[in-house]
Amino acid sequence: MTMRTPIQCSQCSMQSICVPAGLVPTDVEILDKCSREPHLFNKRNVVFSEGQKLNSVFAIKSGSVKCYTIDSNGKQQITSFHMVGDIVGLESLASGSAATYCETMETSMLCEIRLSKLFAQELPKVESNLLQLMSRRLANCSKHYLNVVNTSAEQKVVAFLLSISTHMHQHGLSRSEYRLPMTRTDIANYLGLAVETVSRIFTALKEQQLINTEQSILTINDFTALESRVA
Amino acid sequence: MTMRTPIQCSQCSMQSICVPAGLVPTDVEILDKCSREPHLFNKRNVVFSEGQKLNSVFAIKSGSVKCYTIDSNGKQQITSFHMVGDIVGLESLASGSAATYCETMETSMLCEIRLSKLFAQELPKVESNLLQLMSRRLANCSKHYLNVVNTSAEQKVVAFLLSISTHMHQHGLSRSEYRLPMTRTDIANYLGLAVETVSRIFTALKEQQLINTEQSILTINDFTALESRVA
DNA sequence: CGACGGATTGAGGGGATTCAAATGTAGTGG
DNA sequence: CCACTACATTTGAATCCCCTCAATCCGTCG
Repeated sequence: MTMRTPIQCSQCSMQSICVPAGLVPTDVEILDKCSREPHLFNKRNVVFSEGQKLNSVFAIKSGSVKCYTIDSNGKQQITSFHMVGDIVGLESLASGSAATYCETMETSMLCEIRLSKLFAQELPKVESNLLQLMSRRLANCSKHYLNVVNTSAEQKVVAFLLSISTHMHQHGLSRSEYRLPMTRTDIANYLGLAVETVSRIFTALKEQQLINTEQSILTINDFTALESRVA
Repeated sequence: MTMRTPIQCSQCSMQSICVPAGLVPTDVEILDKCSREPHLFNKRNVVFSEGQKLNSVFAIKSGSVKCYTIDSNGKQQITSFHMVGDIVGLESLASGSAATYCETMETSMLCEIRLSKLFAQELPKVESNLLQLMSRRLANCSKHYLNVVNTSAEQKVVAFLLSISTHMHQHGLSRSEYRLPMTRTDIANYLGLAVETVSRIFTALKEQQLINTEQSILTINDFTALESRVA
């Protein structure tokens, strides 16, 4: 974990979608005092562990993380992936302790926002921003649930690839070509499939010219065809 | 939909777990002005429809509801069940429009809390209560996700029954004997299984003396045995 | 009583998993 | 820099769990 020159909220590229959204400049200054400068995490670094005291959320400025729990048999179950522009840790706010592990999947820059300090400032706009973020996450959560329940393995994988594409597009990146930071094993775990099944589906989609993969770079060739598969 | 004598938040049995939790009496009075008196809904009544303008949440004082979406093929997919003590509609807060349909599964009494009016009052405690509620729901959401992904059909059903048991217990009701307000078809839909599979699992569990069903009344005979199945 | 929807049970087929092995890729240390 | 190792990915074959289809049973309500 390396230190970097502090970047303040007031100069941050995520300002419009993060906690400070809609705040007046003077309030952003207060927020600055409550957030730590962004930290650079190496690949496979643990950001926080399940059960640990946690009164912060983390904004992903670059890179990506996976959140997972470990069940009584020691098996890891991934509950969510988060990429650039996401806020991590919202589900831990109620209990004050982390509901999952959070681990970087690549070199990533995260910005910690200490909520306990923030709430003490009584900025109503901040709380309503958090409500917005959380409500949106709830909606996403059930959307993902719909993908996983009651659909074939192919539909799950296609819906997964399209949802990342949408996320990338919403953050100004290419929706037809992006890097998949997670392994096939992680994807399989997340979707409740066997690795082999995921791999077979990738090759099948490639044979049909719908997608292409080169290393971890994924290219989507035919959106309409893919979208028709998840309908 | 029938009217009843108004019950104010200040006299409500759900006070401690609902939006007014922790408010001072004078604030509860303000809240009272923002909520409508509880309404009695008949079985299979639609509380709200997907896409409709919605700036309220609903507290379930009695009865139960199911939330579902309808996909492009017209197929209903249940996203959540809610029973006594739950707050419904949190995921719609961000967009201002309902993310799902909400329908009663039995005669139910719901209390509408109009958030738009509430937020105008600037009661910081109310917003932080909502944050708590929503964060807890997020945690529940991923817990349910864990049940559905990567487990056998039996594990899904057992985990489902146990989660309802826990909910009942948390609300002062018996954890070993309760009424299942939803049909087997609904359970199957929710868990992503075929009705027949759910039915077969119920009979198998009965044959092993782990549970009993009489009409819609479910009795749990052996918690430890059931819990060992989901581990 | 008859009709209807919900629940149960049986038989058969198919999609996904498991097991097994080969290939490809990345990371390490000599 | 390359051999070596560990891990990720891919592919094949066999099995199994769950789904689909179909028929029957049960409880409720008109």
